[in-house]
Amino acid sequence: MYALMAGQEVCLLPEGGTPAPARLDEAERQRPRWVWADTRESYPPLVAAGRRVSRCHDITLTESLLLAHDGRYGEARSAEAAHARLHGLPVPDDADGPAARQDTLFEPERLRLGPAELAEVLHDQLRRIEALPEPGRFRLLVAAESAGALAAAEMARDGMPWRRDIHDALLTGLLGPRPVHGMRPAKLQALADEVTAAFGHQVNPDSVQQLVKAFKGAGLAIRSTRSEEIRQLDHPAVRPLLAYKELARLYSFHGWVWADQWVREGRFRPEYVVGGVVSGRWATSGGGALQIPKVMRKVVVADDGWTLIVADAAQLEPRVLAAMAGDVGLAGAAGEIDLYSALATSFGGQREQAKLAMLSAMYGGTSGDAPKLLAVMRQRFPDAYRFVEDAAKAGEDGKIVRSWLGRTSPPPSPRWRELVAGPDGNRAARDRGRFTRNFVVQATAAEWALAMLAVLRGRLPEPARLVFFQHDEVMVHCPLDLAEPVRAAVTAAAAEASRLLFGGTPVRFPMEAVAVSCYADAK
DNA sequence: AATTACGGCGCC
DNA sequence: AAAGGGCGCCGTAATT
Repeated sequence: MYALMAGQEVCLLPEGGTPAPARLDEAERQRPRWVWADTRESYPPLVAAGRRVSRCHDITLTESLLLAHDGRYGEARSAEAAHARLHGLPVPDDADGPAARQDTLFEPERLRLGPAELAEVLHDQLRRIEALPEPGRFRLLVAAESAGALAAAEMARDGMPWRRDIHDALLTGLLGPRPVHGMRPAKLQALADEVTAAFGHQVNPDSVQQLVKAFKGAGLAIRSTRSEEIRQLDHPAVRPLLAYKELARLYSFHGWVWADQWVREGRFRPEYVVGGVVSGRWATSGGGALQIPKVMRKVVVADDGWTLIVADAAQLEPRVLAAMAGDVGLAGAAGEIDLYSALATSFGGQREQAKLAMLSAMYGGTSGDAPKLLAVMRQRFPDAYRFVEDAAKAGEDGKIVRSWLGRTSPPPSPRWRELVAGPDGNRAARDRGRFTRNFVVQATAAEWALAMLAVLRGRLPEPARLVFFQHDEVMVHCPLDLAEPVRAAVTAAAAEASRLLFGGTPVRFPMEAVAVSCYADAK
């Protein structure tokens, strides 16, 4: 049973029938799959009112996946656009595109689809999905993507526990007391002064130009001011400069100003963007939730009487590669908890060598020992090797590639085609090859994680809450006495995701969940 | 004054 | 000769 939400209107949509008006409560009792143009618009008000729904079909996210599968990149993906295309009408720009934001004052009110039109678009999408070569997989992708949108809205509401008092103490300890606006914190200023003293003249450590010039004046030519390069130098400014860089980033990215903006009522509430990365990983539109530095983890503390269940999938990407490629040898190693240790004997007994070989295969690495290790991989794990090589070759040839469930890479840009035809053509081709090589693995890993999240969300006992999701890691906040059931739910969700994507693969996807009161204790 | 591009670095 | 994928966000510098 589908239930439609078009603006304020709610309708029930029986299989093959037409939408009939209904009340929200009445519709929800049928446990329907909710259909709406955009979860980001329709769901937050429900969540704010204390409601949750179990599943949905997000028209916009689905349209985006379908267009991409068709090799159509950059076309408007809103429900209104999908409806317009269906009827050969002029297609409106996406409302959230940067171009559409200009002149909003004079733009006409955004066209909204009514229930009948929304149903039309839904049926069109379902029909297009059935026409795909792997409709079952794509249906799973659409369901997982839509469930992700629900989870993202809920997490934005629930938020990750964030102790401002601990945060403030951490910042004060590292930087000195919070400064008045426009000033550097005391310890940061002291380091900047040390840098200046070391050069014998005023140097702003935030300025790349000034640093390059200052080091040049000291007889040290540098190509960049990256920490790794600065670290190699023999100069009294090096120590305070490196310390400055580290603390300055903490201050500006996750300092007091950031907390004022993003932490309220003891919760950090980031804005996730589902499908924000072409590979299907989530992005964030503010708050930098996916870049929280590890030193900040001690600030994330469960409420009294509650606990944090933290879990991440171990070595997800090589396992996904093993499962996708159907590589028997690699799948054997991926049947172990530590995949890299299991591979070590194949790579001269060194775990690190095995890890580097796998990463090089998935990222297209070629430096250092990579060529040698890749040659070993080609021999020992030919199916996995060929799988990523084929993806790279497709990218170099300007073709699109797809994830396991059918998420599709963007086609090359016209600019890329120009470059490939030009003098640096090989370079451009190889760059894209690395992208498509990585895409097939990263996108499928994202699918596994999304499926796991969707299953876990459905299995959490009340009042446990998902509070964080980062590529291959989840965090649940729950009362202490639910720690075991939640841990079990995580394990079960990982197993179910593996089954949903890969059926009876011998590859294991270990996902161990630990109960901690503080995030910093999770690893 | 406001916007855009770049270097750098945090996370996976 | 060497060449690793994906992001977001800051401050500075360049551009309008």
